[in-house]
Amino acid sequence: MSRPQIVSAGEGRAAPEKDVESGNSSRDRILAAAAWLFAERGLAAVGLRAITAEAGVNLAAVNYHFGSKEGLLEALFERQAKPIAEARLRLLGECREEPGRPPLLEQLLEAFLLPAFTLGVEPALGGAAFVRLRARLAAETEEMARRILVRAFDDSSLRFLDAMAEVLPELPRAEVEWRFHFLLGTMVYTMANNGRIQALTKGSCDPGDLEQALRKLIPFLAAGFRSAPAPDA
Amino acid sequence: MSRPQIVSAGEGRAAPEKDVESGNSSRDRILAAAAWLFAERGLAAVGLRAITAEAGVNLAAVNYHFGSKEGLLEALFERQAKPIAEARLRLLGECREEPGRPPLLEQLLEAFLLPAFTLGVEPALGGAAFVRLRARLAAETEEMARRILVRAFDDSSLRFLDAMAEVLPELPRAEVEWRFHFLLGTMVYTMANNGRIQALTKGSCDPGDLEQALRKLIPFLAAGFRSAPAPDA
DNA sequence: GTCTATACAGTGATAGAC
DNA sequence: GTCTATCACTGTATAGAC
Repeated sequence: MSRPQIVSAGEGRAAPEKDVESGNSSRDRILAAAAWLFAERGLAAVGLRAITAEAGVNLAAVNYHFGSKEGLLEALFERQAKPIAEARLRLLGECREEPGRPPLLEQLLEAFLLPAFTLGVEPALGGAAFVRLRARLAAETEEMARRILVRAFDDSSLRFLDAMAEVLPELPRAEVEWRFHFLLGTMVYTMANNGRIQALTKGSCDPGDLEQALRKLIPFLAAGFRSAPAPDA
Repeated sequence: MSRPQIVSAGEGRAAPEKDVESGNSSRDRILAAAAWLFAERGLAAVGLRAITAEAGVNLAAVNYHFGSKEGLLEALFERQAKPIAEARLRLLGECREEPGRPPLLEQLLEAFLLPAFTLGVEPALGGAAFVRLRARLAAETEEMARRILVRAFDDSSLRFLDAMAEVLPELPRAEVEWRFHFLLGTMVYTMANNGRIQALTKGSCDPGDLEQALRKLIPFLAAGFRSAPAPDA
C-alpha cells in the first residue's frame, strides 16, 4: 500500500493557504494521518502519539483542535460520511418507475446501500477501515457514538424511510420502520465483515466482496419489505 | 445441577468444596465481579483495578488466572454463551412439521433467535450488558473476538445452517449461507440496540423490546429466505 | 490563535519475593 | 498461588512560547 500524499505540492491553484479539502494546516494533517493509520493498523491499536508523530505535530495539538481523541474520531467520521450521505440523496433523486428498470423498492434499496458499500472503501476516505469504524460505532451504546451517527446519517436515512413508506402504502408506518432497522442491521453487519460467515462456510461466502453482497442483499431485503405485516400485538 | 460427590480420601486439606457454579475461589469471584461491573457500568469504563477490588483479590490475580483482560473477557463470554447455544440446540430438536404449528422455517428462525433474545438479558448471566457485549464483539475484526465467537457459537450455528438448507432445498447452499449471514446481521444489530432507530422514529420503534422485535423479525426473515435466489454472477 | 514542552493520573502487564 | 512493586504506555491538562 502506498502512502497518501499528505501535503499537496504547489499545483496551479493560487490560493495555497487553507485548502479545505486537503489542506496542510496541522488540523488537516492530523486528520489525514489518523485516517491513514486507522486504515493501516486498525482503530484501537493507534494511539495519539503515533498520529501526532505521523502528522509531524505535537501531541497536544490533537486536544487543542479536537478536544479529545473522541473528538478527532468524530471529525474524521463526519468528513468521511458526508460523501456517502450526499451520494445517497443524489441516487434517491434518480429513482423512478420506468419500464426496463427494477421495481422502485429495489431501486431505493440500491440507492441506499451502494454508496455505503462503494464510497466506504475508497482509499482516499480511509479505506476499508472506515467501513469497520462505522460498524463499530453502530455496535456502540454510548452517547457519543449515537450522536456521531445521527449527525452524519439521520437526515438522509429519514428521507429513505419516507420514500419506502410511500412505495409500500399497504404497510403501517411502524412496520416500515422495523424493516428499515433490519435493513441497517444487514448493511452494518456485512460491512463489519467480522469473518464469522467465512469461518462458518469455509470461505465459500465472503461478505468482503461487497459487490456480490449487494447482489444477494437487495432481493433478500426486498422480499422482507414486501411480506405481509406481522400482527402488532 | 449436581456435582460429583467424590472427594479424595485422606487428603491434607479438609473438604476443599469448590462449587463450580458459584464458587468462592478467586477465579470465580473475579468472574462474578466482572460480570456485575460490566453490566452495571459498561465495558470500557471498567478497569482491572475495579474488578479486583470488587472481587476482593489482588490486581495480579486477573493476569494469573486469565492471562490478560482479554482472557477474562473470553472466559466470561464463554460462560454466558453456553446456555444460549444449548437452548438453541434443544429447541432445534423440537422443531417439526405438524398441523397447527408455524411452517418449519419460522420454527427454525424462532429456535435460533429466541435463546439469544431471552437468555441474553437474564440478570444472572450479566444482563443486558452481555447482549451488547456480543454485538460489540460481532463488530470486531480482530482475531481474538473472532475466536471467541467461533468457539462459543459455531457448532450450533452450523447445525441451523444445515437445517435451513434442508428446509429450502430449491436454494443453492451458497444462497442459504448469505441469507444466514443477513439473519445474523439483523439479530446482532437488534441486540446492540444502539438507539439509532429510536432517534430516527422518535421512539415509535424500540428494538429494546426484544419480544416485539422477535415478532417483527421472524416474518421479515422468513420472506427473505423464501425469495427466489439471486443470479450468481 | 496556534503550537510546544512537560507533567499527571490512569491503564494493563510482569518479574520476583514470600 | 498470591502479593508487592514497578514498568511502559495511554489520553488528558496546563503553562507558556511564538
